Amino acid sequence: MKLLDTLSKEEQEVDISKKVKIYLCGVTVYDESHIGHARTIIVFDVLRKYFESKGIGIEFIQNFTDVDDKIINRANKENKTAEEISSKYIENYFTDFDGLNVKRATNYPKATEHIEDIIKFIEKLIEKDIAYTTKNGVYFSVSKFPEYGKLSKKKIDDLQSGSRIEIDEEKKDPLDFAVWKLSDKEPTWESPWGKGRPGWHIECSAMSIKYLGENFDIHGGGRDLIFPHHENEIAQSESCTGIQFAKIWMHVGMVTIDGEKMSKSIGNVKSIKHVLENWGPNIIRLFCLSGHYSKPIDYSEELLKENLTKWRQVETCHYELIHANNETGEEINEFVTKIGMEFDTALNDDFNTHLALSAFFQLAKETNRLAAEEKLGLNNSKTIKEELKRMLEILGLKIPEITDNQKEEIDKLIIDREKARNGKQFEDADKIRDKLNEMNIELIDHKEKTIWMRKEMIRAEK
RNA sequence: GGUACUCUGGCAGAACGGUUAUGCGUGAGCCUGCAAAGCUUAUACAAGGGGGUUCGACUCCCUCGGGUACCUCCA
Repeated sequence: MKLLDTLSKEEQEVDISKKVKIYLCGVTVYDESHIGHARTIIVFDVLRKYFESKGIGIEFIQNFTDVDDKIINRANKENKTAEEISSKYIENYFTDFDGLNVKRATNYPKATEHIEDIIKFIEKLIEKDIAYTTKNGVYFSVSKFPEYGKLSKKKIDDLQSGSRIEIDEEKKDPLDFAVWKLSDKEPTWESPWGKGRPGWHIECSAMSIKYLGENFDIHGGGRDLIFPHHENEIAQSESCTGIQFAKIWMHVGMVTIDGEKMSKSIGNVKSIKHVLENWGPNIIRLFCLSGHYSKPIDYSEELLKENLTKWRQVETCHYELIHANNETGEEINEFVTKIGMEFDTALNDDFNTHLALSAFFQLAKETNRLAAEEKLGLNNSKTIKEELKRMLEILGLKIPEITDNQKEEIDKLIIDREKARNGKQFEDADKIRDKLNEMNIELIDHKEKTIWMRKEMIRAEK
């Protein structure tokens, strides 16, 4: 698989000869997660599921930033401790992302649980004379890392002249950033430089290296993290270890609303909770994967609705396959193989989920075509089912299960309806159909038989 | 101001130096007791403007312009 690397601006082959090691910058836990977080994390969820479907081992680390001014501010405002705030929103995070059918990462390291590692890291930087102490804390000296700016393609001079960073007389250079902030306000930890807390960027350097080694495969996050966060991570890590940090930098585009980035100040943030309640996980995942990961995607009800239409086709396909019982069907192996290859080829080429989805929908469409023409049989439906299942798993989509009891009840009602229809008691037949509809069961009348499908309940549809 | 990304049909959105996918939408039809779902089929003078390279450009180069993001925290 090739991925476009933000740093080299070239496509780089992912080394799959051994475990693929991925570090994703997660969220700062001071508030509810929103659809923008969802997109980034869903992209990486599909990436890891794709690797795993190929039998490739992965090590997937996603951090929680649980020390940060925003957390502290919120804690003060609500008269709580920072820890109470962060643990509340970590819990909230898992509710949201379990709901989105995101597989749990190998590990979710927290900054507060890695203070030791962070301190050791800073000590190394000081030893190497790359960081220095002031009365406010420990700072990374940007001038000691000549390649500073290589990820975000910024020139140090430009940054200095256009700097909007508040002036701190203690710093040697306005661009220098804190790796340790001295402070008395809780939460604080003891350090060789005094009581305080780590800066933001240092945790990701320390934790990614701890769990994945000094040189690992993929480092990801939202595009907005390129500068300064990832730039600073590179500076810290590479000046500390002396070797290349991440092999590939993969950045996911923003979710916008009416063309604008979501932000608290504009007040256009869509929380996952809210979107999930209205649209469910499948539609959101389809939406998040509908464009190339590196590009922005605009959130709108219309697009969600479009994905709902597509999802209904997949549901239909799924139930047609379940109910397929013709003796023989049309030969389909070649088509399924071709579609499967298109799906994989798309993902292998810079993770083009949009093209992969096209293949996926084509498979559903072809299945529905066969069903419409009564050409879906036991043999070909099995082939399609296997491929569909593979794709559904990679994409993290799930058709809701139905219990055997419910199935029995449905079958019984369908038989009753058939009797009524045969006797031309259409009013009775329609009553039964309405009753099934209320159970979210939709009937599909074929020439020879009537089958049922269970539609996922989508609130926004009503 | 600097840097990055971006500008494709009503909408969404790919690939590719030489036939401009695909999906949604829309029209018509099939199926149906009627529906629904699904299918079939039709539908788009589509590439921000202007130059250039080329036998040929949406795809490469130049230039002008629009948009967004980042330059402070941000997925």
